[in-house]
Amino acid sequence: MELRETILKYALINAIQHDGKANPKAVIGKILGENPELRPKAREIIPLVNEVVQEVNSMSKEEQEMKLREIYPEFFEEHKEKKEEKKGLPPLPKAEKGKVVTRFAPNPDGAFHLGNARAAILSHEYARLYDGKFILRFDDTDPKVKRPEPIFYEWIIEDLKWLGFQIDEIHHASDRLEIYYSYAEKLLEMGKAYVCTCESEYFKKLRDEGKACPHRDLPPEVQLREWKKMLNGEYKEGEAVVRIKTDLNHPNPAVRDWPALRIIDNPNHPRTGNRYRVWPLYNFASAIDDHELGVTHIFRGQEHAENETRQRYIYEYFGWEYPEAVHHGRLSIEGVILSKSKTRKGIEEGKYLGWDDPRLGTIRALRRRGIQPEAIRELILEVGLKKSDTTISWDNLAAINRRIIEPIANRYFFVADPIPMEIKGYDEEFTAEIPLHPDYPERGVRKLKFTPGKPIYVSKDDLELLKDNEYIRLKDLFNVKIVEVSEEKIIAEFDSVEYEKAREHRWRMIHWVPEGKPCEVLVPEGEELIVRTGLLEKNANLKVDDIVQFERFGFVRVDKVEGDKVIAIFAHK
RNA sequence: GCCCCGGUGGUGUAGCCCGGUCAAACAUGCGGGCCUUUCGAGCCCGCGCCCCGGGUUCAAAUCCCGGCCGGGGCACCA
Repeated sequence: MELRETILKYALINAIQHDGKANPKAVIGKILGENPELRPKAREIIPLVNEVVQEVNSMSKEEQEMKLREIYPEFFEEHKEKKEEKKGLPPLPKAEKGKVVTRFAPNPDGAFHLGNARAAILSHEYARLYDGKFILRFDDTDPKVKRPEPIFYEWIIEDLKWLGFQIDEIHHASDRLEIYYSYAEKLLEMGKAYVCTCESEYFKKLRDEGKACPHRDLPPEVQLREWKKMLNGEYKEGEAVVRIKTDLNHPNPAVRDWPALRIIDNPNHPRTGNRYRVWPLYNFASAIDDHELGVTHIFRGQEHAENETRQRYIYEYFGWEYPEAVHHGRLSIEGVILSKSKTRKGIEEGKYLGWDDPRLGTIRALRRRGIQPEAIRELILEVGLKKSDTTISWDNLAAINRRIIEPIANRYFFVADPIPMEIKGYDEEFTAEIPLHPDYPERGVRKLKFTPGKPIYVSKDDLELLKDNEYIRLKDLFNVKIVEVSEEKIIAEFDSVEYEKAREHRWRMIHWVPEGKPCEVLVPEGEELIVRTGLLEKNANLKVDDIVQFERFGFVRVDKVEGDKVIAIFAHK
């Protein structure tokens, strides 16, 4: 094809795609993009393109199309095949099938929440993707400031299993103190670590000036002797610490000679009691464990990025290879508190009902609301491993969850804040038969019976639809005309049975209940937990854990059944 | 203050490494329509984004520099 004709082809395509006007820049881009061999000649091509584009733009759309059909009819044929791809995680660097080992290392000092779920789900997902191994390791080495509690060990395992995890190994850092001790000793012997007995303020001052503390360069024999004194109790809490030698001039003072082990006098650790008084800090324990357990890939929050720099010193000293680390941004969900300390405080103050309070973002809270594990997993995978922080919206989670529960959730009428409605002019009994699920008639029907002379109940939420002389359809029953409205009572008059009539007139449709059983729905709204009380259709046979849709109200999960009374938690519209 | 990371529609993500097919995709949201005994689901149409300023280049969301904004670290916490 002649150069000029090639240009003409792209110009015509571009013009046709953009309402008859081609853009010379876009045309050049296309030409050079699809024909790399022309790139060196870019300078010569440009004036020619401008010329051709001008020519094309002066043609009518019909002329353009005709011309393109003449020189390049293929354009009108293809057109369908779109690109599919996406979905699913990107490949992991340095990952080999069957050899990937990942870990999730929480501190069991609080309940597992959506924010933690990012690292956990990514770790697990990649382990499965590469037929590798997923390790759960409890980083419970702080018996003091972030004290682990027995219940959280159980809950974390329970929550992970609920999310569908296959946990291949479980370890507890608190079982491994001897291991940390032995590596600490090795480093001391190697002259790569030292026992520092400086006042912490004094040490910081030296560190910020890039100066060594007096203990740094003492010989290994002295260091080991000091180390024994740490172990046997001659040093008390706060008096001595083991530091890893790094670079005193490291640009980031936070990296300089970081602390690896410290003393806790009366740890009273939930697992080991007072058996140990020297405890590793996070960076030390984590560095040793990741190597010892054969971890190949680490997923963790950005707040740990600097820790990689610190930990690499140990890997270098021992000649180990550092795992591939992926640092993702922080994950939050709009309007929901995830912080463990704030949650704990709220619980202590009695503001929250517990770690599974529906207002919270813990996995247990989400589960109570009827959020499905698969929805959480999908959401996390969609967010992926970006480094930027993400604030996901409830709408997003709700949309995914709705798609999952919509087919399983049977329908019922729940009338919040019921108002009696007297209906005149219909003197027979009328039983409405309503499918449990409109798309699955085979599931059967619910039967709601209207009895003349007895009121039915409608929701105060629908009050604005109920105006004098307006018509309304009681869903699956009949059409009525509103005669009188107050907050206490509504009087209506029977109009007609036919659904078609309501549809023709575009009358609004509301749900109702002839007689009901008590029902409460807990609706979390930000920091508030609103209790909606009302009536649920009498024969609704709901069990705890059922996820149903209260028509025109929203999806809920049944949390409790007390005799006749049903207590549900609102998930989303 | 010092040291790391980030910045694409209202929200989340793809594209950035390796400049052109990006006149920017997908989901959610919002607006409208169709369908439907739900304000639900489904289908269709529409709205809406490359943080700012320079530079390199024929060509920048993409590379470089500067700024602004946001997050994180600077614990004997994890």
